[in-house]
Amino acid sequence: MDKPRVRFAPSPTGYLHIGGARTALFNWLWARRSGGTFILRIEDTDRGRSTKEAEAAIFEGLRWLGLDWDEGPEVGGPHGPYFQMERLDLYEAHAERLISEGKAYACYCTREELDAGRKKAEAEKRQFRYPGTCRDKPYDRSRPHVIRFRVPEQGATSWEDLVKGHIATPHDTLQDEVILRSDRVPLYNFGAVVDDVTMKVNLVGRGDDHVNNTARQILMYRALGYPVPTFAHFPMILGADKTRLSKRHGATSVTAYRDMGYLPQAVVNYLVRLGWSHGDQEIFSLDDLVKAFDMKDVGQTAGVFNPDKMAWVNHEWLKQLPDEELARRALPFFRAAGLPAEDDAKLRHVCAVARERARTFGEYVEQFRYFYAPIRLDPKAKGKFLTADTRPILEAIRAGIAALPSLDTAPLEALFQGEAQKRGLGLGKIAQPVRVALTGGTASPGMYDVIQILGKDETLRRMDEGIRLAA
RNA sequence: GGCCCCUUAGUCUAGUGGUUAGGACGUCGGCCUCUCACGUCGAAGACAUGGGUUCAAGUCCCGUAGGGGUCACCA
Repeated sequence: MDKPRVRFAPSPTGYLHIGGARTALFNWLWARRSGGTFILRIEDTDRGRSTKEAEAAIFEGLRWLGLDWDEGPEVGGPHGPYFQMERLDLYEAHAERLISEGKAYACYCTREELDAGRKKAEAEKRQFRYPGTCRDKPYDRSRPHVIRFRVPEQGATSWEDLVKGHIATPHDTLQDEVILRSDRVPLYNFGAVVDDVTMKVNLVGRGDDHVNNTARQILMYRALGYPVPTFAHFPMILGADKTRLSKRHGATSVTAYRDMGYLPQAVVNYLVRLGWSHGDQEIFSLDDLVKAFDMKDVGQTAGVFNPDKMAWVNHEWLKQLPDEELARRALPFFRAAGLPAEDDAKLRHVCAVARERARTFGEYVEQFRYFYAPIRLDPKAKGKFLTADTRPILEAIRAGIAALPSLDTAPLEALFQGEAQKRGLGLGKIAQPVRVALTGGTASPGMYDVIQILGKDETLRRMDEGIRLAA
């Protein structure tokens, strides 16, 4: 078989969303696994909704995920241009050829006439199909018109879908659809076919919301006399309520996840596992995937997007980062929250303790802001642990720390253990009040780490304040 | 509503006629422990449903129900 030539063909009408990213990923993997070509094409024929900002956002999202394209915008290629609005002549030429061969024709029906027909059909509770009014009218370019593709009345078109298997569409469910608008801009099905043919795409992988377009497109390939590519339709991604994933389900853009502190490899890892699996393995790098991915392992059932599992996957990836890289990547998130973090030993220590405790950089900032900002004292914690009873403990620990020549773990441990023994208490009775004084709450990393991160001066300041409150 | 597709635990999935139906997230519990988390051990939890075919069905066939998609001069 020829080397795969696949494409991702988004409309620049918004950010790169989770579903689009997975479609791009599956295609990219299919190309990379066998040295094929991954093409990016921008389907910007909907001028009302297409924007340059959206284009840029899509490029940014793909690059962030590590999905580089071999042909397309900004990189060029032998089959460009890669923007549909720059290929209008091509569509027109193909349409004219179909007209001259009697496979397409001009339709002069107005939108109003068509709408009236649709209304009537609805009132009579029957399906509306274009009645073929203009099928045999002569081609008159001087009249406003669209171009319609002639669909056979009988029979059916079928194909072997790489993920869904055999699918057949009866022709009587189709109609002579518009391929060129009155302004000569192509509609989706025609533009995609002409582009896929001229870009020599041999596998079309896309969301299964396009299943119903496939027979129409196959008919067009045949009418044009071109080879029909292989199709692969990926199951949809749904929200928790099992409807198509959309904004109301929460964040759906890949950059939103980037901004929440997800790693690109984690997003890739989670998305690929939504609809694809490889035995019991859960964690895959992009390199692993290039080796393991196969369209035949893509499932057929729509999957519910599960943010909890994605956070778990992210945590797995975060845990694997070397200390320096973890700190370097975490830094912008602390900064964005207005916290005065630096790429220094303190931040590395914060990240070292955060590593096992937080799943995203967003959670790092949320959980450990007290290392860089004044504590937010939890009233319940204060009521329980900053009391007249615990005040002597706080004072003793405060004095002990003040007297320590260094904040190494061993002397700190000796101090806490010594206080516990002296008072006949468990270590918890000593540590909890101190924890509340230093962090504002009852859950935190180990006390010795907290003290070391805060440093002696800040530790003593917070202890003093705790003692004052425990009065 | 017509057409197309789908149906293993709350969720993602393994499973290709013979398994105690496996793994993961989440949930619950034990251990570890200065709290939390990590780790670790364990538990609960699924073949939508009714008929066939077969010695044997989650696996094959048909029906039913449920879900999704799609029916534009959007993509």
